[in-house]
Amino acid sequence: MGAQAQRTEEWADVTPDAARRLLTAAVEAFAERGYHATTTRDIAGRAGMSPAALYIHYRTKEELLYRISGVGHRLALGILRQARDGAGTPAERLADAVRRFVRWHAEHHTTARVVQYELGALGEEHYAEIVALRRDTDGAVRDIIEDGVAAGDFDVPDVRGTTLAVLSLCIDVARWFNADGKRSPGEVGELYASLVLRMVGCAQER
Amino acid sequence: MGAQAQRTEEWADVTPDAARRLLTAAVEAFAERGYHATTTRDIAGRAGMSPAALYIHYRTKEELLYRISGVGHRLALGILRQARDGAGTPAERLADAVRRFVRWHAEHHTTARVVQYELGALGEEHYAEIVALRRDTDGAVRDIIEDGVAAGDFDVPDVRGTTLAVLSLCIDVARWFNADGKRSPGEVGELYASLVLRMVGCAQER
DNA sequence: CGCACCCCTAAGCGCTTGCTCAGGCGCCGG
DNA sequence: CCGGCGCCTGAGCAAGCGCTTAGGGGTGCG
Repeated sequence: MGAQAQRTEEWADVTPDAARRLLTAAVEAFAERGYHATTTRDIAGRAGMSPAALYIHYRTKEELLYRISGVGHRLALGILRQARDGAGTPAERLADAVRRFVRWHAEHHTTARVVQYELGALGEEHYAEIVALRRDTDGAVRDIIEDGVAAGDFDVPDVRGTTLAVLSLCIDVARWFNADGKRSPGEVGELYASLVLRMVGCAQER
Repeated sequence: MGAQAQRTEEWADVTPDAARRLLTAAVEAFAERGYHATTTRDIAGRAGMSPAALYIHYRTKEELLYRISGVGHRLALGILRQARDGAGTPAERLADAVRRFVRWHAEHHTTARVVQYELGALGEEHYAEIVALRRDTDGAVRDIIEDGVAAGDFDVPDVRGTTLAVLSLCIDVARWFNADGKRSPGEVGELYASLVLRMVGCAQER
């Protein structure tokens, strides 16, 4: 599946078509140059429209970022919650969470880069809303680790610190991952799952 | 030591005084808002000067970023090389490297944030120069891990991938670290050193 | 004392930015 | 065939951007 097909799938429920094209154009541009270095003319140009067309579908440039950030954060949170609430031992659920979370960050590294590294450009209220989602994200991972500690499967002296480190490790994949590189998203996910299991001192390490 | 004293110490060899004040003002502003969202008027204002004063000491706004990036990267590289070339077992040297690298990223998280997350705003030539420094940084960490594998102290199936993950983990400290938080830079360094030792499957894990 | 030098400012230039607005094209039901 | 409406464009506005220029004041050397 090419990047183009991936992107239209990812934002399939955004209508009308022009609004979606603008949104995916914004994701591309924000990921490449950063929010502040991207002009509304650039976004409109990538979507094949005039600059004014943007404002028929979105009130401001910041709203574009907010929409992208919201969808991305809810998606990421969904992945982690699904893994947390799944079946299996804590180790299996943690590995599953990391595998899928990392895989998403690698596969959709354009979107993920915007989601994870451009939230500082959000307006105050929007920022607060997104930060709340991020707290939930942290909570989901912490839940799994606490389960493992309670079951005696993990050896984690500092649960909060380790949770932070695990999430930080996974998120940063969006920064360095290169689609042209040697590693596939699946491979990175696998490697990271094993690394994280080691970080939590998992006894029966796979 | 306050943030102010820290900053003047960090850039002690920048002269004249006005040039240093502008540089530290730029570090603050870039770290807070990002390079592209920072105006030359803001930088000059923080340094207590008029906008024009900036151009007596630096040719462009980008040169400020380049200078900051260069100093920061050379400093970070120095920390890792010193640890690599030090005495002790590979495990001790790796722990030392992580401890000090992370501690620097936490203590100087303002500078580190600019160094690690704003390099995309550099001009083409300057960018290439900085990327070379980053390759060396990667090499220093890889050297230590390879030593540990060769000595049979580490169990690392994927050396390049693990090196990348270790560096990524440490670098990302600059993004989330908060000086007002509960954790001190030293504590984070200690925690991360132990996590990294686990990641490389170190046998006599402290 | 005079003058050259360094460091600085006030003013502003040319350009780009986010965003607006009046109007036009095409598809729709009647 | 017509009229309304959803979607889009060309032109452009006010504000802010990076950066330049002409000139002033303090300091130290001859």
